[in-house]
Amino acid sequence: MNAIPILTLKRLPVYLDLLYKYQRAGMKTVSATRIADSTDVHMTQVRKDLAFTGVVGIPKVGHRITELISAIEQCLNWNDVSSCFLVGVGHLGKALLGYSELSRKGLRIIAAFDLHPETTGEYLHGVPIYGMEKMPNLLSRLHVHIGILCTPSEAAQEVAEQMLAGGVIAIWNFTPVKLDLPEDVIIENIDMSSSLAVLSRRVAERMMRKTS
Amino acid sequence: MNAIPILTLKRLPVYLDLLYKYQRAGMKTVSATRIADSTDVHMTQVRKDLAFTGVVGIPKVGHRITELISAIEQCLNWNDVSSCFLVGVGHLGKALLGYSELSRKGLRIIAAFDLHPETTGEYLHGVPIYGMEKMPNLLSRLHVHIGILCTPSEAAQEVAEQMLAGGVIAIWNFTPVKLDLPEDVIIENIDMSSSLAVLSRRVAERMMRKTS
DNA sequence: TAGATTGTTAATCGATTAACAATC
DNA sequence: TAGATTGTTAATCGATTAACAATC
Repeated sequence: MNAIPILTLKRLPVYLDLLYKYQRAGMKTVSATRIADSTDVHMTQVRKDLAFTGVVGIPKVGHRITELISAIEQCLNWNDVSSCFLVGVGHLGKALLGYSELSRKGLRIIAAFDLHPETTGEYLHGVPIYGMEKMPNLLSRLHVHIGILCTPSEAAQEVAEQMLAGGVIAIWNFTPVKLDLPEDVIIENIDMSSSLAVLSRRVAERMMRKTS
Repeated sequence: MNAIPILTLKRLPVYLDLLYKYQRAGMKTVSATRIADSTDVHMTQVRKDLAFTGVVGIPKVGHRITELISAIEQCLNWNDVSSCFLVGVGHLGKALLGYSELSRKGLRIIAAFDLHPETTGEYLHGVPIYGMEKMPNLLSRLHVHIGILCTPSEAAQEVAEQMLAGGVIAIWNFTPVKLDLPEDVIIENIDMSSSLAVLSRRVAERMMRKTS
């Protein structure tokens, strides 16, 4: 399992979505050029990215779509599904529980926890919701090591630490908090602020140019 | 208004959060070294990033925190608040409507639209929710040119086009759809799939290493 | 066969890190 | 003053793009 550049990893799901679309449209093969045209990624870049997945294409024809799809899925380990759990069943948490695509991306949420579950013992989108006090016990029993963090900011650090205590090795962090955890913990942040920063600046630049 | 590298822009909000924290703790000045230590960004990188904001520090002392904060806010145009609107009041949309930090980041949602508002004419977190049919009219009347897109995937492209027709210049896209729009439209995607790709791969690599 | 496409090697570009002089 | 810190210039690193040979 060789190292793949992070920026390549981030582009792979973009290609994947496109490939599913092509497949639905009945296409059998596709060229790197074609993928490049539809994704704003340079043709050569697409080739390099695909090379990382290990696929080999057919000169003059392109790549077999089914082959590409399974190569990318394998690369991302999206072909077999990992169990995970979610903490913080507010609006964002509920949105994620209802996000059915997740299972097509290798993640199945098998339990959710909340400090004050509206309906304890209930199910939401087929996922059981428990009170926080059940977490330590259940985590060790279920052997899940991926946690999704959707709590309010105030609780984020503490809950993250509880996750670790329960044996978690990776946290998908939807809070704006920079978690302070041992460096062997895998953390991926969904960072709205960074994205908004880029948006705001671009808008401001556009306005500037107009008025000047 | 000079160009700032995108990666610098994305780091600025991280520094900003930290600076607020220092300010609340009563500190007056801070060194780039200190910021670097708390953010996993290299010391020199922090210096360069701060230089882009135009602040000048004091040798042996560091940077005045209030000065840094307002320099960064100005850079991101987060000091004056832009109006925006939101389309798609599902769980994710509701989460954003309730995300009060937004106004501290230069964005105020002044209206929301949904195909089937549960409670039409109602307010959620102080924001009025309208039916989609009201959008064209209201957009031109309110002169908002930033739209937040939280619809289901199927509707994303069409709603985005309606946004443009209503005079929008920037779209903050929370759907996984790659919007196909004129290239002068400013688009920022919150891309969960890319983030999940990195997480999945890292977890898979970790597992590999353990079993081998 | 000729043209389109692949995959690789080399060149460019941009971002990060290192080195160091300037200074309160 | 000496030490800590700034800000800048040079060196490195990694990612993107260009060029081109190989091939169905």
